[in-house]
Amino acid sequence: MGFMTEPPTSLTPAQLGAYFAFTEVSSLVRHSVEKQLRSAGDLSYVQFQLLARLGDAPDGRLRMTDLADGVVYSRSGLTYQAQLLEQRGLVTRAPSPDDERSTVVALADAGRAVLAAVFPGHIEAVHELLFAALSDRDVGELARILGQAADRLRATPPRSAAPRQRKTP
Amino acid sequence: MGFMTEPPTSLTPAQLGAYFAFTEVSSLVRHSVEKQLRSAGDLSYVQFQLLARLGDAPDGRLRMTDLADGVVYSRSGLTYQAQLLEQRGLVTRAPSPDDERSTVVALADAGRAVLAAVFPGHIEAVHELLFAALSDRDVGELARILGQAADRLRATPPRSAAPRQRKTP
DNA sequence: TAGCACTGCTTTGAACTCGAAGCAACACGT
DNA sequence: ACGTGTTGCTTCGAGTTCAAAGCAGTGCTA
Repeated sequence: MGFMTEPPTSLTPAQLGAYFAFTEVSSLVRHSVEKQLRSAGDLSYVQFQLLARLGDAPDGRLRMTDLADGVVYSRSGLTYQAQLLEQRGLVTRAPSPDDERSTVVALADAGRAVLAAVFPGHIEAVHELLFAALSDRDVGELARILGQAADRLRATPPRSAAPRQRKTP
Repeated sequence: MGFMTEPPTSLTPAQLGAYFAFTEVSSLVRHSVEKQLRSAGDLSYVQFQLLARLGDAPDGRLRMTDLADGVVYSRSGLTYQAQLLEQRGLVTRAPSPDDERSTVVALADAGRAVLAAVFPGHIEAVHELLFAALSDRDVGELARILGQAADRLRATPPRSAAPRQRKTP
């Protein structure tokens, strides 16, 4: 490790290759998974992630904010999706008894059913798209390496960017 | 390797870990990069990718369809973005002399300038977000592994999914 | 060379996302 | 108690994406 750790203005060939492959895989997997979920249970990927989080949570209930983390980057987006899921009866919303401000989202039976119906196909699709080409050892390496990257990303607070510019009409 | 290669209905812990880390990293990187591009040159990630593709192309010109591959999954999305880029003068559109149907998009000088202005920051952001936590060896492994996955994804023709359901009003 | 399928792009309508602004409930300071 | 600031969510407006339908131009076949 050198002393000077200024970020370089170019990437090594290996880094470029990794970056391109990463964006390509990420885009293709996302797109394919989205189609699978849509046809299997009429869910968007975001909706599936929300249901899956609720399914993982103890009691199948979470506050809105906790539910949103990493899935949607705006509160309003979550509100919108929660409304959709509630209208379909997959989820219920109720004000928290502890804190009247916060809304607790709970996985309804119908939601659990949809999740159960969609899950195997989702797993199969991910396996097919991402892991079928990889050896067990490579999967382990991938998990380790991406885990490191994820740790750093979580640790790095997202520096606030300039607000999105409005188009001048 | 066994004979029976039916897709499993569950993932190994390593696969699960890799999948979670992958989606997390992919989502966070995308989001951060998007902000960086927006503030550096008022470009969306898609727009940046389109300009970058044109920059890579010989003569800086590509047919619409060739430009879209992997960036946008609908023709109409590309039409929309091409219009925006053309309005900003970053790109020109003209019917192809060979084939009157197809439109050739060419990188304008202003587009090249914006690309040059944005690129270093983009590289720096990607380095910071994705590679700062990884050793050179890990980057090489990542490139190799994701390259394998990408190859398979490219080889697998996207099986047509059921059309997106309309909501019943 | 006429018919007919196909290709390449655009138009259109609906769905989804975000940021800013707004509103109620909470958590303090005095 | 009573402002004042903060938190949690929703509403609102604008922008982006997709799929389906539409429209020329092209190529194939008889």
